[in-house]
Amino acid sequence: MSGFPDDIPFFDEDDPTPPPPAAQKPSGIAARAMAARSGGPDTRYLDALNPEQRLAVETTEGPVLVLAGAGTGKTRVLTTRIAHILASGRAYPSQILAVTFTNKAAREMKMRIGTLVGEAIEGMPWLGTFHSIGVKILRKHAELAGLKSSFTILDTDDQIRLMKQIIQAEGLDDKRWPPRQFAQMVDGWKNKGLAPKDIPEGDARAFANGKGRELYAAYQDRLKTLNAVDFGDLLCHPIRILRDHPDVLADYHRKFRYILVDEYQDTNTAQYMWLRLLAQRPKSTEPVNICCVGDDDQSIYGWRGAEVDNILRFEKDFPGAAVIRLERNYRSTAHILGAASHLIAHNEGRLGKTLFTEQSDPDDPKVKVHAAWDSEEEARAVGEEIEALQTKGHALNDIAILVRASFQMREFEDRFVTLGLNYRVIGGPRFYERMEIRDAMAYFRIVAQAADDLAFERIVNVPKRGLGEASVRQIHDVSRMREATLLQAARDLVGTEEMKPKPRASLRTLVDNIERWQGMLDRTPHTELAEIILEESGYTDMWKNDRSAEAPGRLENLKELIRSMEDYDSLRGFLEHVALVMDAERDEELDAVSLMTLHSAKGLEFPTVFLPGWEEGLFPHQRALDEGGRSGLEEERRLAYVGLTRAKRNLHLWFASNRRIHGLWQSTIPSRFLDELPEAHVDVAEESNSYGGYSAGQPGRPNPYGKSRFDDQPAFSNSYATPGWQRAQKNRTEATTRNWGNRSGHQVERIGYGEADSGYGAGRGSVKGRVIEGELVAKSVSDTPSSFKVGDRVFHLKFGNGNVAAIEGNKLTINFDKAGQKRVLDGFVERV
DNA sequence: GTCCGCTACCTTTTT
DNA sequence: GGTAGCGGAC
Repeated sequence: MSGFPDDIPFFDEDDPTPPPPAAQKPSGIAARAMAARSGGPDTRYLDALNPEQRLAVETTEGPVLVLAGAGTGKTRVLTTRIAHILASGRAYPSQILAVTFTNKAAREMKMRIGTLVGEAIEGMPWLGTFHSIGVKILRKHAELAGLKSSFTILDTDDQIRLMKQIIQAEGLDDKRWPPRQFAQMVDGWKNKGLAPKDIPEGDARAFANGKGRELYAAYQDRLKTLNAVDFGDLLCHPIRILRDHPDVLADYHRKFRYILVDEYQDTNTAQYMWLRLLAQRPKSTEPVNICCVGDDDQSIYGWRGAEVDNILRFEKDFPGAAVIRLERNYRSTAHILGAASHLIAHNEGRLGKTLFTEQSDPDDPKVKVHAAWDSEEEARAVGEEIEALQTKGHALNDIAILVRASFQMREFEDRFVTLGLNYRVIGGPRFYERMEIRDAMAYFRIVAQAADDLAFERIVNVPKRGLGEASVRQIHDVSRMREATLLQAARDLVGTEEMKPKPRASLRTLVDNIERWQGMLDRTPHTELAEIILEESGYTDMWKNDRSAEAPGRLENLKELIRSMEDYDSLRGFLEHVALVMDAERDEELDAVSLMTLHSAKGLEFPTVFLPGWEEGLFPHQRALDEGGRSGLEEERRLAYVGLTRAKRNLHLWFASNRRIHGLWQSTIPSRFLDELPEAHVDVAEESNSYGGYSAGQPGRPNPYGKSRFDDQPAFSNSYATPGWQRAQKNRTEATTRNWGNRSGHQVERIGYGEADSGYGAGRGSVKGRVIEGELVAKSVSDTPSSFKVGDRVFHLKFGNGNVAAIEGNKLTINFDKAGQKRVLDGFVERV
């Protein structure tokens, strides 16, 4: 989403002089750092390290793999290593390539290196995300990829809209072949570095009756004409450039003396290829100074193309590599580490690390496992516990709730709202993804880069100005005929009689406006221009006249957008920033509980952590099991490991016996991961309102640990047919029975809560109203028509006799004689 | 051209 | 049960 002038200098911040031999005196930061130590070398920064960390920092030459367990000081090692390379005069800042995955990580590294070296570093031009460095390379060599250096970066939304156009242009039905799905396929290919001609036949055939390859090629063509790239291209184009142009590659080889990679376990194939190209010097015996830092146990992004194998294979890829393990943990208590280590040990195919701590205190609390009747009670109990902590003076900022899936957040939010407890959701819809922001940005884009057709399309009728589908089609036709941009086509069209007077007039106003704004681009301060655009286009008015609840917030966001533009010195600079840096900072002032998914919690830590929803089907997620088999399960287990290791001191795991899944209440069984925790470090909470123990047959006690009850499944190819699943089903029945046995006792308590709690129990009846309308079964929803007929007399284990009133797939609506009307799965009733 | 109601979805997410 | 996105009605 950004335009860039062709003449922008890319390497101006780089040192133009040839690289110094290590002994020679460097300039810039390194020189300052060296100058600072008048006597012997000032290596005080090394004193803060433990022996392993120090080894990782001082092994500067040759390939190094640092296996850094959770909380072992990974970032410290990375930043100190860079500081060390600089301070010892081994390289200029511009000769170090340091890649991260997120902007946040890059920012943090920059800051910490700055602190170590004693000055803010302006001079680390090659520290950034894979994507931002990709942009940099691509802008410099755009013509080698058939682009102009002013290319635009499309985000996912633009990408999907473009795909839609292409699918329709091919005469295909976009219902049958959803653009979103195709975008995902293309993403997958790009993650593997595959061009249209490289994709496997099977893949090509899988979409649109074998048209997958053509569509992909058409999409790439279209991008080229638009002078645009998507996120995947930011990796793929540089790879192709480096591979096809040895002279260019050689330049970068000369340039980068040290390469550092953060979170190496998350790299995908394309990123791996990119790194290999830059790191390997085929015709030289010169050692490759590449240092990858990562933790195979925290690889949780396989589903988006990350290859754990990259880290597992490192020693083969880089012969003679030093492998350094960081296992000394500074974050968590021995109980938490014990639990996490024991859990992760159930995974195969890991490099193997065991975290330990030297700070052990007999007072440390064990990991607590809690049972709740259902997800509402889970939220309520966690809320109470947090209130209790707050009363004791615990800061809410020190507390986090980490969920497997974002729908779980709702109940906690609801609960916190009623309690008046401050909370913040991390990782929700991002600022720059909001509609109003994207609209405004589209206006800025079309002004900054007139060829940005996608931007033009987005705003042509926002606010509504009577330019609907018909008008847009006309513009498109002209644009195709004349091979002109949409804006040019629109300009031409208003000069003819082709449009009806009304749309023509409003299109003329729009085009006039855009051209006027373009004329102002270089003469008007960009924040001022931005305000003018939003004002004159009628965009601000649109929201001012909107009476919906969100409108004021949207206006506020627009103001915030303008405010944030002040940090950049031009509209173009701002657009470039936004294309890549899609995050907004959080409000640090507020004392609030953090609520987020396990995925977004990676890298964070909190004194107190709640992990709700440890149930089969949710965590591990059924879909991970179905689609990922054994490796899917292992990734879920790593996710559990990530969750556990976020906690510093207090760790609470929860599971509920009943949860609403796709609208139906289902009975659930505790997660197998609970069985995989070591008894020695875990306490099962015996709350007054607890609903029985979590382990089949041993209420209140964990299973003897070691082998999980699911462990000896050969494979999960069809998880429902495996002995493990059968057993799970059996256990499930036992658990359910037990829960039902307990039920009435809890119901009383529940009703007490229920009265105070708005609408609690309403619609689900009173005492008998805690309806379990199904159970965690494989086919909770199925297209297979039920064998029942309307009017059939049936029997249900819990609800008794009734008549089938309606059938929807395998879901039956039954009028029970005593329990009233319920919807249940057909597997739970039998004909009588 | 716009609005509303129905249907199909429903894991995780960065750039 | 909640929502997004599409198609039909005005």
